[in-house]
Amino acid sequence: MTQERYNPQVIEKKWQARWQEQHAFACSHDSSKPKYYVLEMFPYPSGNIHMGHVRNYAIGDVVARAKRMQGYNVLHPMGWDAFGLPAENAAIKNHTHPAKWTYANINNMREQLRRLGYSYDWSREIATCRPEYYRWEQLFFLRLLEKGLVYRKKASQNWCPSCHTVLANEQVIDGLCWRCDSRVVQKDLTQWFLKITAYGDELLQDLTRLKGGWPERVLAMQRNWIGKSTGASITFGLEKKVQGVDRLEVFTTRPDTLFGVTFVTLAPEHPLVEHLLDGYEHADEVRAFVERIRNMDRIDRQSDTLEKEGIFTGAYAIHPLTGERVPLWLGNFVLADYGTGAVMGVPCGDQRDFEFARKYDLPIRVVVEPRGEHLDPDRMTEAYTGPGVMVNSGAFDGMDNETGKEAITKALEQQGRGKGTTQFRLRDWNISRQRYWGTPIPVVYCEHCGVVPENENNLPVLLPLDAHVRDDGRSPLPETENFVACTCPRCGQPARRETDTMDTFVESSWYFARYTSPRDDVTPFDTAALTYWLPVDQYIGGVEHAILHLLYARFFTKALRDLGFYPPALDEPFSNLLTQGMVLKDGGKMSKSKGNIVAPSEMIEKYGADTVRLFCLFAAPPERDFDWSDAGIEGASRFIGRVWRLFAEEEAHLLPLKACQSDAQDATTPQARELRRREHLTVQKCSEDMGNRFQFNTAIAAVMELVNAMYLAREHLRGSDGGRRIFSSAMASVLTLLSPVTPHVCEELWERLGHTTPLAAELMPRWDAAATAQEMLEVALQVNGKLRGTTHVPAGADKTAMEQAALADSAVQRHIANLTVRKIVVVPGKLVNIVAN
RNA sequence: GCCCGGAUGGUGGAAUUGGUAGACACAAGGGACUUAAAAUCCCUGGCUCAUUGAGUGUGCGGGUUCAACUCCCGCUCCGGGUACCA
Repeated sequence: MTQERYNPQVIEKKWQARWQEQHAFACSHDSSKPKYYVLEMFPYPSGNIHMGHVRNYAIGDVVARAKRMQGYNVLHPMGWDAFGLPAENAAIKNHTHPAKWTYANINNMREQLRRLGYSYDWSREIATCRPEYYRWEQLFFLRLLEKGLVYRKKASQNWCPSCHTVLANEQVIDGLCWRCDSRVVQKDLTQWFLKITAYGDELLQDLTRLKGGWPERVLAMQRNWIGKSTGASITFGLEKKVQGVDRLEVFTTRPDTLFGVTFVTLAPEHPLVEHLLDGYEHADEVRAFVERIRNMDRIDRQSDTLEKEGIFTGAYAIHPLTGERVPLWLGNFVLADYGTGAVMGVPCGDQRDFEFARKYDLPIRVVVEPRGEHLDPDRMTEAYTGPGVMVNSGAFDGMDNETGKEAITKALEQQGRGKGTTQFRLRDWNISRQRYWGTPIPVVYCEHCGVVPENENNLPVLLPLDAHVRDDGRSPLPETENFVACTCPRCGQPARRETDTMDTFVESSWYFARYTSPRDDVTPFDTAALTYWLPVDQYIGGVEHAILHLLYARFFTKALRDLGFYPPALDEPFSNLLTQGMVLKDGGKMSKSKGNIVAPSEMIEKYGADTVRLFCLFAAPPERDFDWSDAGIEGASRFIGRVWRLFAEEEAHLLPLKACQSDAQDATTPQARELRRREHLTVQKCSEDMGNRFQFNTAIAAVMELVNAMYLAREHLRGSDGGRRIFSSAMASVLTLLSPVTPHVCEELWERLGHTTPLAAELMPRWDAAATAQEMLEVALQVNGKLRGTTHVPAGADKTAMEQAALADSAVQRHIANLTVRKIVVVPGKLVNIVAN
């Protein structure tokens, strides 16, 4: 028995070359088959694929291959999220150009992905930094602008001093830049915004439609982030009219407590503040207060340890229902950019207001009491925020406070002093970036015409590749004269181009749609292709994008739908989302500083791509983190070797069967029947686990069991034609079931088995329920719920037969010897529980 | 604080609808092969006591049930999200 050792390097290169030559995984529109679009979040071309990518893409590849084998027409594309700041930083460091660096990285990483054997349709590859791609983004920008979904505004912005650019709210994590962890500061700038808030309600609403398809925690995170509150905006009058203004709006979620208002608090930044101070004797003190709070760091100001501080403005508001005078205060805890920047102070029903009132000796008036209790304002130690009955509220006394919310809102509406309204925590998306390596924003500034959108016919506005990267890290665009100098599309006079580029999250908000017609140079999307392929059936990526990318992409989808680029029925881009866990080392993140990075290339060199893929999928279920272990990958390697040896050692007896091709007549011995049963059971389990449940670890475990059984049965089965058929069929099943996970070695052995068509083109075998049936079933025997033994009964045994088998068992008899049997519970084919006392 | 997860052997993890807890793998121990080792193949294994066997066991405390890792109530710890958002 001569046999060559398993040599993954040779086998894998052979099959990768073949797949590449034959464009093996290219797909096209085919309405005769059900479509399946599986997509993994595309990588930033940082230079090298890391283990997180390997795992993410291994999961996606098994899904893609398994779905193909289930008869679907599968779209499985790959591309590059190629704009972004690291290219600029690398360019400075290595004295190169961001474009050169990026394209070199793409070439390198493409080879690394090929070396892993992923079944991508490479003919659809895209890179977002190519004008053929970003030209459409510029078109979207212009159309969004036309529709009023893009606007320009000056406001205080998150500024990362290290990246020299602004950041959107979603990109500031705990006060730090999401990319470089620098402390973010505030800066007043005029920026371009996408009106994501216009879709706040829909983004929230449609989360319910994603239930089941998306992980609950991602839905919860988005719900939190959108942060919708329902309440009322209420108009207080001003005692003294200032600058022609005689009213003040507040937002509250508790209109039922309106009668408990004993003061009103404004944000120090509130536009009315300066006017209110006019003529007030202590105005300078108040101004000093405002100045002090304004100068505070935003992070410090929002920390929960910040002490509540306020100051009286000397002015009064008029209560909308009682007409009472209510003092106007400023408070350091009132946010200028949420709601109206002003809140009504209700000490009895809001903990902050309670503390504020106690600190500054403001009156407390109880307006909601728990049913059956009486609250004494002087003795309260905290606000009462629970449900209850309304008191001290005029005509509303005695009302349930929930009913009161609506009743008071209605009363305010009738008097024109308020209305029911909602507020969102979500803010508009600042997409301006003071960076070079990004999509140019297609507008110009003209001395005569102002801000003018570029003419659509002039697109793309090309990012100049001859710009010189600056050593100080700032964008070179403003000083790249051949870019900045332009003519006004409206009046034809000389004008200046916008030098900010777009947030790179804009590119990733629509790339999945571009894959459906990636080379179309007439329209961004071919309608037929788009309608056929979208939405993405299965999206796979890291949970770190739960809010960022996934929220932006959902919003962009709705916006492009409303612009007519997407079909009207396409509301959500990703029907199902799988968030894979991280690959850890020694219980923590892999990082350069810890020096614990496991390089995929080294692992592939040592064990081969199949082993690396197998280990990534076997070590843990996909959504869980897993710790990379050297012993673990050894085990994966050993298993492939075990399959290889089993094949090689039995090769002389193997017949070129396909999976599940032996028939019942071949099974002339109990061992043969048992192996055939195992084979069919394994097919059943894998179809479920791999194709539907995405539990690859258990699917692989099932194949391991089959292989173990084959080792034990092989000698016996060698002896007969039937036995050889049973064994060969089982071998074919092993290769077929494993092929989505370890495609190279499976194709190789498949070919050696005598097949001339690739395994990847096979359909998953169907298991035969008859083959999985057993003649004798093992039955658990319990006495009072405790396992006392097992016995065997014929498959069709009825309850009486099972009862009798149980009572006949010696262990059972021993345990019921001195007891009276009260009841016997029988689960057919499973268990008998004898209740006795 | 609020919202989502999670907790099972020495380790990673199984248990799909309430029905034999610990599949599969790693690490460990034993055996076979070998001059020897590696590799490979086979076997053992939750814990405690014991001879067959018994007790006990899925973070903790209760409950429902003939039967609970699974369902219900009350906690603890860990992870993630979010937070003076009115």
